[in-house]
Amino acid sequence: MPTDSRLPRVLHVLLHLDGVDRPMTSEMIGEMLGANPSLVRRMMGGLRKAGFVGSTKGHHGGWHLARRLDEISLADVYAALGAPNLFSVGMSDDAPQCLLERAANAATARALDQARAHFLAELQGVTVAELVENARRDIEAFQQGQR
Amino acid sequence: MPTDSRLPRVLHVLLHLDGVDRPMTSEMIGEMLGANPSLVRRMMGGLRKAGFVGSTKGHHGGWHLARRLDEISLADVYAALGAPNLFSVGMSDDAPQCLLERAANAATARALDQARAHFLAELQGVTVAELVENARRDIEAFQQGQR
DNA sequence: GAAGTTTGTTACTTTGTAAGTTACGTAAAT
DNA sequence: ATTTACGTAACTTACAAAGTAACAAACTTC
Repeated sequence: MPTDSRLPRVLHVLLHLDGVDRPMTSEMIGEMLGANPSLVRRMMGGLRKAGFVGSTKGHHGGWHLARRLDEISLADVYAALGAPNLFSVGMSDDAPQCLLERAANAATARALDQARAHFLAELQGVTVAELVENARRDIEAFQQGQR
Repeated sequence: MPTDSRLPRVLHVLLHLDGVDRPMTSEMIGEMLGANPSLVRRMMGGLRKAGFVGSTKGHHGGWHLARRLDEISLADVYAALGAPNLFSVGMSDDAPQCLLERAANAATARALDQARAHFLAELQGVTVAELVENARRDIEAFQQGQR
């Protein structure tokens, strides 16, 4: 499977939408991401349903922010995408007869649960607005280095 | 991609190898797992290289434990499999030009790193022998319920 | 209201990786 | 010598997201 890159991609889009005062079309966004406009519409659909962005049709239509970025955590964005499956590892059978297999599965599941919990906790603790701040700091650091 | 189920599967195999005094053939193991003997040989190859199991050819050959299960952590097993990729999500581009994209990627990577670290920590803290004990407790609990 | 733009959605094809399969060489036991 | 069983390479299948194509619906502009 091509790895699921929707989370970083829609974050990228949100950061750009924040810096612009006119809607961005799916085609503009697609060019930015190196992706198809249709794919952009699919990815952004969840964010629209969650109320994070809006979309308007027709001339000068496109995508725009519908909520302040400091009110959106990364976990909210992940959830808006439908909380896609995180792992490429897992068990084939959830409730096997064999008790040894169950023990093996349970141990694996515990580790994955730990992983998921800390993934979500990390996402929960960061707002999209903070990513903008981080990027701004990076820009300043870069300019500092130029002098 | 079919999800990668090697970790729980080889754990399952180790637990069975512990309870038997003769080698198990790849065919027997394959039947147990619902998998092909050839696939079993591939999965177990890493554990052999790591010294956790041995394999002998010919009559009455097969797979046997080569180390005590209380000396093998689940993290060791995961490493022996080649530490396969944990996640189905990730970034498409590691070092993009756009600083906003970098910020989005970095945030995603931080969350994945957190997840991986806690996954490994959980695996590190458990030995395969402890899984046997867990299973034994389950069996006793079951028998308790039967009375 | 006609023309043009842009989304919303559906259907289809492509892609990447582990699973699964096949085949055959090698080594050990009888 | 024959049989058993691993070791390995080559190939096919399965699956989910990416990617693509197409078109109806809705909005804007003139």
